[in-house]
Amino acid sequence: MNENKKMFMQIVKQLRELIYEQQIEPGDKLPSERVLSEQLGVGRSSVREALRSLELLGLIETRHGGGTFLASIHHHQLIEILSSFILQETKSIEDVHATREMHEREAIRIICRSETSRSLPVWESLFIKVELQQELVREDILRECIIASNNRLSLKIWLQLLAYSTQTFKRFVTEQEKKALQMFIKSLQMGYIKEAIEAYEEWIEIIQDEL
Amino acid sequence: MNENKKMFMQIVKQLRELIYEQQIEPGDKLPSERVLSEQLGVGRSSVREALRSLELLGLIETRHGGGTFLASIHHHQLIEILSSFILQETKSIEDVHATREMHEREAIRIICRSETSRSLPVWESLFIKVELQQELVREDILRECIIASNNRLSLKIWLQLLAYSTQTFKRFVTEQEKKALQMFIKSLQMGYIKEAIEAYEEWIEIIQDEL
DNA sequence: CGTACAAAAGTGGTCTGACCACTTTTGTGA
DNA sequence: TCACAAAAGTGGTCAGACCACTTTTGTACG
Repeated sequence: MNENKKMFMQIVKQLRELIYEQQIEPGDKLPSERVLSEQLGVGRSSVREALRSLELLGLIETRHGGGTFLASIHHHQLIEILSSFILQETKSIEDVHATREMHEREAIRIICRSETSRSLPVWESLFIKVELQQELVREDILRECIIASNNRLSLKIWLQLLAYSTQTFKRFVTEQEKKALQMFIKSLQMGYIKEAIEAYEEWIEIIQDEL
Repeated sequence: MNENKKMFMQIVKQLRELIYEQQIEPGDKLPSERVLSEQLGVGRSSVREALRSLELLGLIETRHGGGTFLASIHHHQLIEILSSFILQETKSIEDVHATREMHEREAIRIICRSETSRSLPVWESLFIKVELQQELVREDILRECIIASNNRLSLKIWLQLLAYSTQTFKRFVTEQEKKALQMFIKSLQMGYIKEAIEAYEEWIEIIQDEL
């Protein structure tokens, strides 16, 4: 219909306006594809191309036979798509490890700086688990760190990187690891950044050696 | 023909694999829609839905009558879409900034620790540019840092995050900024991690204030 | 009157074929 | 050899047809 721009981009724009005008809230249902196609004066396939784009972005959600809905949790789905494309290219395992540890260290720093994050009850329970030398996975502890750092984007990226890392498996905590881990958690709770980072690095080195 | 997942998602995945297998580089041409549709055993409209999605993401570029091409990393249209769609999800934007700066700081640390990275000629030339107070973009300097840190995955992620951040624009270096920047580069070259990080943080704070 | 269940309507999912507009390649004639 | 028109290739859009699934509706039975 209109010139200058791509049709499906125009439709995306019009959908946005429609959502605004009709005050469609997250979780609400959008008009059906056929209705939209008639309403906007374009073919159904064009409407679908726009809708599929928004779906890939995670902005809408479709249910076969049910309808199309404005998604409740926006935006972060995108990172997964992008990062899977990125990882496809770079594939360097070293890079994945380095980047992952970067996110872990940063999370540690942020926790140390935040009174509320430091005093989360999860640290106590982790400490006790280590004390009892229960079965533990490195990822369980680090996931808690990333979550506590309160950066959902970083968490998403980290989870992606995790998927590319070597297989995880539960193991019992050794004496040596226990020492490093407790040092790590204690430093975390006290907010000693330097010590926490050092203990973290010592810990993952121990784990590395065991593999 | 398909599994429990969405068809167009499957096609996106298959396209990714195809790009990897055939070693299609950014700028290269993809097979035509009709060829893809036959090759993947699906209808052309399904292929188009997947392609349109990737186009909205900025991962591919289409020229009417010309063909479909793997895009070099640009992504400008994505920012508009997201920023207009995602209503004040401030926390997300904060996350993007925080994550981006995390990658920047980590790059600085890595450079400081590496004799070869520290002594790269690029630092000298950057220093001189600052000295002459030439037009500079924050991103130009930081990009060099990430590149020098020699983690291609981190670079890719950083570039993506960059696309989300506020618009970049060239500006002349102010007196105050010049001081912080030179301190930053000098520390980098000397390998003083603490000082480099501090100068970096001071620098971006100055820039932030100016906006 | 109410409930259960089957029919109908609504909706997304996919494919085919057609036509248009534009670009690239090919072929032909000067 | 070159210029230019024809042909082929390619993306852009639409209409219609099924299919699979969900929601609504209507009806018959208890």
